[in-house]
Amino acid sequence: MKYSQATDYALHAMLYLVAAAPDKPVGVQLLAEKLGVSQTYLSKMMTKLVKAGLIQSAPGANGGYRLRRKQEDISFLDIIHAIEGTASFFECSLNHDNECVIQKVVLDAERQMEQYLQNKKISELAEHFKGR
Amino acid sequence: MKYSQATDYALHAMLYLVAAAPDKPVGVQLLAEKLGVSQTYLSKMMTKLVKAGLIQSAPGANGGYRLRRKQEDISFLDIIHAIEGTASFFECSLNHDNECVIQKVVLDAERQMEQYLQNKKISELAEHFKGR
DNA sequence: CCATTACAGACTTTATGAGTCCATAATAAC
DNA sequence: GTTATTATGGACTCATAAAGTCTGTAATGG
Ligand code: SF4
Ligand code: SF4
Repeated sequence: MKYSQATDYALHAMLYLVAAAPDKPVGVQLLAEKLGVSQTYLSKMMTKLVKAGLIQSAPGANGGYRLRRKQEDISFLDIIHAIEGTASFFECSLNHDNECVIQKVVLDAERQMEQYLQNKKISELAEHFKGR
Repeated sequence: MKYSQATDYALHAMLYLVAAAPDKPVGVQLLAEKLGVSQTYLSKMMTKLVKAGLIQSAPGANGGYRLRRKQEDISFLDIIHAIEGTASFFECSLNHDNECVIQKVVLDAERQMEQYLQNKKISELAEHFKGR
């Protein structure tokens, strides 16, 4: 039970975009170098973030990525869902059609966590990457 | 990001033990049949539960498993930890020795979830398996 | 002694994450 | 228009862990 490394990269990339100048798009080349990961691999995650509507992409010279929404409107949960998908942590193997109480407990627990992550906006950590 | 199927089996097995008569141990053979999984595989999870101190095992004729603690002292988190281990969901790939704020956010979120699971005792679901 | 049960380790199979490679498309600069 | 620069897409390989099997050993009650 672990978040994929892709999520790690995506979170860091997003925080880097927050710290970057809002008008100048930043390309995957620079990001990959900062995070220590290959361009082509990171590119896949960036594309997922684009499809999730969190960032905006522009091809061509001086292209790259920039935030689409305001910092305070992007939560950790948004990013995690964009990469990991929105499937739940648990599904009963033997599906009795009754109310699955075990599943319900785990899902409620998950909801606790997601609520926390949804309230945590990346704007709170805007300063983090300023010096790195 | 999903709990392993082993956790699913363990949770169901524990709930079955709660519903069973407290004096008669129940063997892995019966449990495996109820859950629709092979005996040898389920056996591994049961052993983990024993090592975690949640249940007690007895070999030989009329042997099997029974709860070690009281129902209200066994939480969902106990069972999950016994199977999945206690490692956290997230670890930063680039380990700056500073305070890892990203990691801190995810870990705090995880703590929200674990708190919920710790307060959820299996005694609350004691009736669930009575008729199955 | 014997049947019955749990325990342990080696092993195979399967699924998924992690990562590479290369071809294509779109855009800006010249 | 041509070219350099960027993102996007799919097919592919590789590594790792989950899922499950097989077989043997140990302990206990009858
Ligand atoms: S949670 Fe209960 S109802 Fe759902 S599959 Fe498990 S035993 Fe059946
Ligand atoms: S969370 Fe911050 S300090 Fe920790 S590894 Fe990521 S960038 Fe570095």
